[in-house]
Amino acid sequence: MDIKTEQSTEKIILEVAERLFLEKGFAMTSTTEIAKEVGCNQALVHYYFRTKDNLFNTIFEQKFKDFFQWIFEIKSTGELEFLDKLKLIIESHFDLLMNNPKMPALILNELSRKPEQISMLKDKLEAIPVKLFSELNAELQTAIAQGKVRKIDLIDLIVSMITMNVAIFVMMPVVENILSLDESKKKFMIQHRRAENVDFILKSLRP
Amino acid sequence: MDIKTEQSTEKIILEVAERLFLEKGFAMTSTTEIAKEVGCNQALVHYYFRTKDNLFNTIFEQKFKDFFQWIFEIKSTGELEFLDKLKLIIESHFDLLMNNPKMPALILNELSRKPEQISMLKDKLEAIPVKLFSELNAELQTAIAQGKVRKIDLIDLIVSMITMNVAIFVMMPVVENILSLDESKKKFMIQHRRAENVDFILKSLRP
DNA sequence: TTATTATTTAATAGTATTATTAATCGGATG
DNA sequence: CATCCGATTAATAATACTATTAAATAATAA
Repeated sequence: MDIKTEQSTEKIILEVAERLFLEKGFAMTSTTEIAKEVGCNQALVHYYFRTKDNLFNTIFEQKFKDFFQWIFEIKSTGELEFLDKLKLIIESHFDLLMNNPKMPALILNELSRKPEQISMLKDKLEAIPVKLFSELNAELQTAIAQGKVRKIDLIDLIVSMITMNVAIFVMMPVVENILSLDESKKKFMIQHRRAENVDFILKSLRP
Repeated sequence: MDIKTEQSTEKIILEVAERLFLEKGFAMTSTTEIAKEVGCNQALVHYYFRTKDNLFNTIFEQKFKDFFQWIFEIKSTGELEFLDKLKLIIESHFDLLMNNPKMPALILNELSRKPEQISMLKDKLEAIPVKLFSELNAELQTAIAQGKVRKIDLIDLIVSMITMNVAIFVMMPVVENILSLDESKKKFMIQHRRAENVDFILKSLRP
């Protein structure tokens, strides 16, 4: 038996469903199609997850949280200068996206078309800013006072960063097609953007 | 008779369909629903447009083109300095998006899930860069040579601009919900972003 | 008015989808 | 071996959707 065949059918369904939902979105992915790709009966998908909604939520609730909680990972950057720390933050955010390149589009789609699901995130989200935001903000204000950074609100800075990092991945499927990029060119372009985003943001912060 | 009732049924169908497609996407909008909102028989939608695909394409082919051809509108900026011209370009691009706030999401969705439609755009697109791109690039290089702008590739600059402008509108439905923004707060935030994007980009270009 | 054409509707074929149910299969346990 | 139970399937109900057709109605021209 194949090593990969060793997984339970339930796990395979989860994996296939995740891939298809990411590729084609919720509405365009049918449980029939999921079953076909898994190689099992369609009823089995419902046997394990009862409803399609359930299956979707099972997969993505955790992912959504992880995605919005990425900011918690920013610890142990210790005694770095604000700008060096910011560079790490931008890069780690970009890397998170790079490891889940299709998540932003899915989140933006599903959340804007099913606003119910947003409430689930709100709770998890409110906890984040208070602590870390104020810490980071203190560091930013210090850097500004020291003349190392131009005057800017932290929220604007964060929005700009998220904006630039997210956008490249949301736009990539279209850019990829229009410019007929192959896999290596695509990778190169993404790496280039990673550096360019850091550069662009840091340059914009010069006093 | 009402002034607005004066329009032909065909036009009403087009308007309703456009609104629904923008709100809910292609897959989640049914011809039945369109007909219901128009207040006519569902068969009538097919009478005028034969297929749902046809209806969608009729509405959006032109819009897609307009969207990508926005760059053509940048004429008559005459003898402005490069940075002033760039400011106008950023703002006009932002305004185009502001007038069609739901288009970016639709374009990104439909194009990434139906790559066939992209070929239609490719042709229209290839004509654009050659002429305007080289002109703009010449101006950028001059500005760099004069020490007014840091060294940067025009393509990176354009990508950064499109990125920042598009992203805010793509992300707005989610942000709006998470932060519970009302209409006026939303408008304020968008206007703020308009200024912030210009500022951010221009600041990043300082030598 | 009558004939002709355009618009609109009712009915329905055909298909796909979600979800449920009952039956079967195969392995574990006694 | 018998049986018990989770895993799986076949069959199908229920629904929704696209598209077509034929009939009805309204508008127009002759």
